[in-house]
Amino acid sequence: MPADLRGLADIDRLIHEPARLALAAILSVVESADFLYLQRETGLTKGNLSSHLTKLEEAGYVAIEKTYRGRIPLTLVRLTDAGAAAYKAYRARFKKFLEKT
Amino acid sequence: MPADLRGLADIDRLIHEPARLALAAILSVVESADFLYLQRETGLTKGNLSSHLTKLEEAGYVAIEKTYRGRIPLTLVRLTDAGAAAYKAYRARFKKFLEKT
DNA sequence: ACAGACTAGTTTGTAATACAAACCTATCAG
DNA sequence: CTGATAGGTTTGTATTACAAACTAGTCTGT
Repeated sequence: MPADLRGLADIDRLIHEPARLALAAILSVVESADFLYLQRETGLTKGNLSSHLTKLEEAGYVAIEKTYRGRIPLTLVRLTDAGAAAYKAYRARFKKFLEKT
Repeated sequence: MPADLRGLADIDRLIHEPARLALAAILSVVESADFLYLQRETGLTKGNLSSHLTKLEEAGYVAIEKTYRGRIPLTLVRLTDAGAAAYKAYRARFKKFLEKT
């Protein structure tokens, strides 16, 4: 009966993970961000940030562009349309849960 | 700077897990519930419900009382004060995140 | 009374995580 | 040319969440 609870079961786990939720939240407002900026904002280690980004990329939620700033590598990340939609859906779902319970 | 994002990192994972979040939500409004009721409401299998409840019990978030209804066993679950507080804190934290972003 | 099905759970097995630590590869400073 | 630093990736490990198998007891039909 409580569809709001049942709905929790199939929530998007990729976004539900706190580290990636933080990433999505940042990326949803900045158009594009580089690796180190994301690291500073989230407090993640490079290793974990890398693997979370890879996971988001594999899901098609972010696009990763490897380029250079002068001669040093620069990794730019931006949310794809699919990623933005998933993030929005996640928020809506969770918001509903918080309201209804 | 975004304390709301940084705060996500140390959110209570025990409650964050969707299955257990659903359990907490139910238990926060019913005083006490039996095993099968919880299973129906959450849609979890018995096995998974059992292990999630054990985890919540080990954390001190729920109290589990094994009794009988007639001759057949009946497991009653209720939220402890600590569990209720943790659930409340989780909600507050998440609500803040949703508002701020 | 006893074979089989059902109730109410727990234990076990397994695949997917998330995090940390080690490891690259290149650039820059002394 | 030696060491430190930047910018990441790969590897290792311990924890998980779920599903499937198992247990223990009760009920039903014959």
